[in-house]
Amino acid sequence: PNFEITNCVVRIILLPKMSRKKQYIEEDVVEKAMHLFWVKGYEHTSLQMLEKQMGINKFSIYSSFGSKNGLYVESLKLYRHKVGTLIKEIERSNDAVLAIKAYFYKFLQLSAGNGFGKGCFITNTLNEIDAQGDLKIVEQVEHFRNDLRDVFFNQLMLKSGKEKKIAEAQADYLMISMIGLSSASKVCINSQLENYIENIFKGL
Amino acid sequence: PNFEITNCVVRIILLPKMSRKKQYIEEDVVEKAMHLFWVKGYEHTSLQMLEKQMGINKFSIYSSFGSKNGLYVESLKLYRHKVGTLIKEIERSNDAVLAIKAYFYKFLQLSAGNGFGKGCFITNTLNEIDAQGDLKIVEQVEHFRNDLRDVFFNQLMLKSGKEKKIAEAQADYLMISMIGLSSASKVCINSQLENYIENIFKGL
DNA sequence: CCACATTCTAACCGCACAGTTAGAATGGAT
DNA sequence: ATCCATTCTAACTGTGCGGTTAGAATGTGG
Repeated sequence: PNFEITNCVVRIILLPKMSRKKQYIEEDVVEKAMHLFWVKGYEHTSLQMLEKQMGINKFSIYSSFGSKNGLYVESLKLYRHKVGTLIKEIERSNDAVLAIKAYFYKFLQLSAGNGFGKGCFITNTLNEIDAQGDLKIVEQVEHFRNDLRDVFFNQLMLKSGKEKKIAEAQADYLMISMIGLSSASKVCINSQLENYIENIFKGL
Repeated sequence: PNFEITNCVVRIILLPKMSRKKQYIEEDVVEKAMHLFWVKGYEHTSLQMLEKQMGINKFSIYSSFGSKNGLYVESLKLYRHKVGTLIKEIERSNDAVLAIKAYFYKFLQLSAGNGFGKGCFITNTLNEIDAQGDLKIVEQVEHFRNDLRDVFFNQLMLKSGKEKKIAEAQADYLMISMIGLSSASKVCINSQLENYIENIFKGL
């Protein structure tokens, strides 16, 4: 005969039957992956490089992050988290323009590497992945850009008391300038970059 | 016995024994390749796509340009030549700042595509190829950047009569802003870009 | 000491890519 | 009409990639 099951609640309890210990900490290896992706970009970072840099092998990468894409998304999240700290500092200041300018300078330190800078990891992603790229990645990039512009906008409104229209335009302008600074930091020397920042803020 | 040949001049005259005609014009197919590289970048443009877009096959590409790299370099040269026309217009104007601003706006038209912009082909290259990339390619990018900054500098000196130090700093600033505009044009809407340009020139 | 869930190792797979090549097609020169 | 240098076609090669998997190593709970 036929069975009919209705309103059946199944409780599956995963018993932690611990066995072999994981020999790495996920946050730890993500950080290493992030630096590699940051410097070399997505395409130019092969799984071989990741294995070497992260100190674990393909299997572990895939069991922890599902795919190269998944690892990249985690790297982006970590980067956003790290930069979030810098952005928070803007909100603690009373002079919006000054605080944002300080943020631009702090970014230069973050980007600095051996020789030329690494740029902003998010902007690098923006430049490498086209708009119809992986959805999760595009999402992270959009989040970052919107967050940044919103912080600029709010601070320009609240702290500097600018008119809404003006604050919106300037926030947009500054957000795009940040993209410019990121790209430039990878090919320009420090004096050029500082000069660039100074000129950005001359009109505000 | 042994022969010894000294001071022997050999003249080899290549007789044009024409046979089958080439069924494409190289300048023509380079233009098509350029547009593909421009939109998709180097890595994301496969030889299959190039064959299709250019209307010729791998063999012809390789016999005309030697390699994918070679074709890319020719594409860069063609782009530089095309943009060179716009840059020349700056030199014909009497108001340096106004002319440069007009160049920024003209660039937006050049970049415009279906939906978001294609950016500047040179800047796209800059963002994709790292500094230790193919030498010929890096060379083309450097040439373009230097040419552009030099034109800005000369015009700011000659036409606007700015002091050398000032003109140098502003030329650098504008060149980097151009990089920013290029990156931004790929992800921002037109009103944002126009607002960006207006703000760039506010401080000058 | 044993059972066994979990992690790690290393070999493997299919695929797309840049680049190559043998041979057919072409068309000017004689 | 024939020759033959040149171009074109299409099938091929080798390589490195992302991703998979069988089986060995490991260590906790009993």
